[in-house]
Order: sequence, then C-alpha cells, then structure tokens
Amino acid sequence: MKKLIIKKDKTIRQKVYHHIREEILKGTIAPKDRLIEAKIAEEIGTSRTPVREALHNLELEKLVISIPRVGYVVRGMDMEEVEQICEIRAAIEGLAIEWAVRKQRDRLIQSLKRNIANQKKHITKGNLNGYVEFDAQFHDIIARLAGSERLLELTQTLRRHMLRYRIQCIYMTETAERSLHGHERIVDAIEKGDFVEVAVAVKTHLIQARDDILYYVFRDADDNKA
Amino acid sequence: MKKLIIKKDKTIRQKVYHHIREEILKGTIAPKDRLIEAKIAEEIGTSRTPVREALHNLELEKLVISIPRVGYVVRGMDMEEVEQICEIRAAIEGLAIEWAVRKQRDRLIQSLKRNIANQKKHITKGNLNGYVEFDAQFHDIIARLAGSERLLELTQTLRRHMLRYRIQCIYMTETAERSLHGHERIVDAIEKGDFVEVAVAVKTHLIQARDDILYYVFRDADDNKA
DNA sequence: GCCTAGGGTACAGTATACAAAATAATGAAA
DNA sequence: TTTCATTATTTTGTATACTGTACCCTAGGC
Repeated sequence: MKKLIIKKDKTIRQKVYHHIREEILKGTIAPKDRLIEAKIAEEIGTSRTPVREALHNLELEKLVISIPRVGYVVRGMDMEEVEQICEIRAAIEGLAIEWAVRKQRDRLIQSLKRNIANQKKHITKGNLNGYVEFDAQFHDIIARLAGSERLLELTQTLRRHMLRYRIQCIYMTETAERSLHGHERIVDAIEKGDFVEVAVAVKTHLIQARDDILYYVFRDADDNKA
Repeated sequence: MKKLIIKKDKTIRQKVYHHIREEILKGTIAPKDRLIEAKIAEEIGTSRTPVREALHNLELEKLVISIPRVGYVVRGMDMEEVEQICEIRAAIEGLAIEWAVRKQRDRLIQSLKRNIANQKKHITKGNLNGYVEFDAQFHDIIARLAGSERLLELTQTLRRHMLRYRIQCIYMTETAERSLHGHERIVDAIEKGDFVEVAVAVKTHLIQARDDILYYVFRDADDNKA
C-alpha cells in the first residue's frame, strides 16, 4: 500500500494519474514495462476504476500505449520523435515569446533575468538538482506570460516528454552550462526586440538540448522505441 | 436508444466518444449545455462507465469541462481563443510543410494539386458540402506527409476546434473561394521552394479563416465563452 | 517434428451498486 | 420578507462483480 505523492488533487483518479506520470517521467517505470490495472490498484490500495481512468489519461498524453483487452505498456520514444518534439517546441515556444513580449514585455524580461540569476547561482554552487527546477521555470515563465492556457499546456506537455530523457544528461555540468547559455541568448534577443534573432536563439537552444539527449541517451541503444 | 454513427471502433467507449464529439462539433449540442453521464448512457442504451470515460477524453481534448462531483458542460471558445488557435496552427502547419517537403516533395505537390482540382470542381458545381471535405483533406495531406504521428494529431485536434466554428461560415461561396485561393497560394509557394513565402501564405490563409469566423460567428454574440 | 484446434488464463471492457459531495429546496426563526 | 440551517435531490466518484476477448499452451492429428 504505497503512499501517493501529491496531496492537492481532489479525486483519487488525479492522484493516481500524477503518481504514475511522475514514475514514468522519473524513469522508475521504464519503457516497455507493463501496467496492469488490478496490480496498480492493489499496490496503492484502491479499486481498478480510478487507476483505469488515470491510465486512459496517460494514453491520451502518449505516455502509455493501451491495447484493448490486452494491457497497457509504458511508451518510449526513438531519436526521431525526440527530434520532432524539439522542432515543434521551438515553433511553439517562439510563438509564446512573441505573445509574451507583445502583452507584457517588461515583466517578461524582468522575470527571466531574475530566473537566470538563480540558474547561475545554482550552477556555480554545483547544485544541479536546483538548476533543473529553474531551467523548467524559465520556459514556464514564458508560456505563462504568453497568456494562453492552451499554449501553456501544450508547451508543458512537450517539455515533460523531453525532460523524461533529458533528465539523464541534465545533471552534467557541461550540459547545464550550455543550457544556461542558451537561455541567456534568448533573453538578449528578446531585449533587443529582434524576433528573428529570438527564433534562432530558441531553435538553437532546443537543438542543443536535442543533441545532448541524442548523445547521452541514444548513443548506443535504440531499444527505447516502445 | 439512438444509433451510433461510427462502426469501426472496437469499444463502446470509443463509439460514444466519437458520437458525442461529432455532436459537439456539428453544434447539435451547444456550448454551455450540460452533459449527464446517466442520461447519455440511457439515450444510447449502455451503462455509465463507457460514457464516463468518453467524457473524460473529451475533457482532455478541451471540448467539455468537467467539474468534479458536479457535472460536465460543453466548452465554448471566445474570439481570443480562436485567434490563438489560428496562430498556433500557422506555426505548426508551417513546420508540417517543411517536413513534408523535405521528405517527399514531389508526392506532396502532386497530392495537393489533385486535391485543389477537386476543391475547384466542387466549388464551381456549388457543392459546398463536398468542398468542406476537400478543404479538410488539404491540410490532412500535408500533416500526413510530414511523417509524424504526433504532429498529425496536433494539427487535427486544432483544426477540429476551428471547424466547429468555421462550419457556420464555410458554407458561403465567398468564404470557400477565399479558402481555395489561400490553398493555391500555399502550393505555389511550396513549388517555388520559398519557405518564407510558404510561412506567409499559411499564416495569411489562417488569418483569413480566423477573420471569417470572427465576422460571421462572433459578430454580435460573445456568449460562447463556455 | 510440425501444424492445428481447443480450452484455459490473464487481462481489459462493461454493468451495477453504493458513497460522497455539491447544489437546490424547504421550513422555521428573526 | 429575509436569512439561515437542515434536509432532499442530483450527479459524479469509487468499488465490485461480471463479460468478452486476445493470447498462450497443450494435445492430438498429420
């Protein structure tokens, strides 16, 4: 009878959803692992119903694959998909910056600079764990200030998918430093007001992230397919 | 005991899902309408379970809003959201064209030209009903040839959301003609191999669609909010 | 030895019963 | 008449029992 992590969710379904999602993203449950309603239900001490519904949500989010009357399997991604997500993210986050600048330029720049200061602090202290937080926050600030719930969720979902693999290399100082530098370039471009430069900076940053993933994660194995 | 439309779906859940989705998109069920598990279940002669799960899917797709222990409501969109979706679509479909061109340029152009020929045929015959089909197909061809399941679904979802409102004005000859012209411009740009021109054409096309919706649908009322 | 058929198992899919919560309705007191 | 508390009602959330299907494995024929 395992304890669930997240408390604020109202329904069991949501708790289970976040719980399993976290386990998949952290890698506690690996791609190709099978998820069985009844087993999970027993593990966390509930009935099949909420588990089942949580799994359906995860399926829609493309974190698990459901084969009717057979079972659920944790989904994995191959290199190609990582590349695709990177490009999609670049396009969408570019858009997000445009919107955010148009709506609240000053606040955006201010928030991002404060965030970058924090990123630096944690890197120099060697606290990569803390850095990852602010890395995520950087992109979140942009998406939030863009002022579109839809865009926000879209970016978050895509970012989550990447983080799942990125988490395996973001804890290296060099990777983190490259990432920080990418963020700085983006902010510079925003401050200059040069949208083309922003687009390039965003794309470069994400290509960097992609390459890190491809190098560190997919170096040898491509048994991650699903 | 209403008949369900789609046959190929294996599970009742999927049938119900598509059934309700169609009704929402067609407007048979209007924004703000309440959806009650038990009632729907009775209507289509099944139990609450599959209905419930279908509604959850629709919630994830943002077609309905679910308030725990209170009920489900059909979601509506305001002007702002329509605008946002247009811009997101422009960004993503621009990307889709890039990928499709890179991977199978000739086939893409060929398919699109054939599609446009069909569009023209139906417009000149005044068969706007048929035109709508090929309008959708045009964007589908691009997304499919881009070769990314993820991108495909993304574009389809966003397009569906717009179609929900666009359907109210696409049946006017002028709107359809403007749309056709937009498609032609896109294909021209693709053939020229000018990606900047493509991006502009896509954006223009979608802005056109947006303006049509804003003009014909949101002209007076903004009681569509949800 | 290989292929096929039949039955058993392990799941998810569906139905139904019950619990919990939010809202609406009711009635009494100020 | 208004307001507040209390009760009914409505509707989802959860639990559980049952059904249906895909897969595996074994046995029997070729």
